[in-house]
Amino acid sequence: MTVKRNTVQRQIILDILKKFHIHPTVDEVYVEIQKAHPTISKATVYRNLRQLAESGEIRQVSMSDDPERYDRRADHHYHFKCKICGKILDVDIDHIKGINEVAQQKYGVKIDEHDVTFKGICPECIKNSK
Amino acid sequence: MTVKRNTVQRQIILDILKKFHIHPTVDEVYVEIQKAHPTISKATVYRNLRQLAESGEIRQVSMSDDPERYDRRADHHYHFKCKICGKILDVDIDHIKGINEVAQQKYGVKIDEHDVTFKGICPECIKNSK
DNA sequence: ATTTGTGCAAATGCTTTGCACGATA
DNA sequence: TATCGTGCAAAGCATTTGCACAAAT
Repeated sequence: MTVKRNTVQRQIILDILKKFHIHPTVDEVYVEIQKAHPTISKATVYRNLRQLAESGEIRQVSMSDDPERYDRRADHHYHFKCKICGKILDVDIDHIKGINEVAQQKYGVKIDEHDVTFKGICPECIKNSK
Repeated sequence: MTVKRNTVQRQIILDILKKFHIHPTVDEVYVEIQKAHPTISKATVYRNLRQLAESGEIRQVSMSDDPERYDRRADHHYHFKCKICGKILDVDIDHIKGINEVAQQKYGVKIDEHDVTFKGICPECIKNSK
């Protein structure tokens, strides 16, 4: 992947992802794309989503025991995962300051970033359980 | 899995895991077990590690794009993942206080816990790159 | 004209599962 | 003796890859 070419497929995939309000799996993006563009293959969806994430246009959000998911937002933010339905929500709260430096000093590692993942139950699942 | 039975295999698997200073994958545990107990199958290692994690005796630590790993520690703590070698280290710093409540209030979710994952370069990889 | 990206199908890697048998309570 | 756990091999999923062709520079 020396030079990036602008293919119609990449633009379509990016457009579809931008329409998602949730953080879809590759398959969810693929299914949505199929509706309007049935010739685009799943391998192409995989390849382009990964490449868009590598170039920083979007983000990959992977949670344990889950297929990879993508986030149309490019900025760094925290996430919440519902233990019941598996849904992932954005958590926009202030980033914790100074914590990278604390860990860096204590362990002699070089830290570039930290992620925070909250786990619990989402509003809908709370409602459904009542 | 109505009642848990104490099998020799489960005890052996737990003993081996306790000897690891890193956070091994299932396969790493399996390979180590093979040396002394070549009849224990990988499926049994999978089943028992999962069950031990469910019962709270150990912890599963999964990182994106990585096979599942297990942690002999049962207490909740943060982790660091090296971007180069993939190794996972424990990060024992004070847990961030109040952050669960902030997110809970803002999003109407019920939060049980949060995980923090640092990403960067470990001491050995820093050394090797020089 | 080159060279990269695509579509397809096959391959890969990790994890789970069905089943008959052995082990545990 | 009634179940549960094990070992084995096969199945299941998510993801990647090889290849010939199409598309982009």
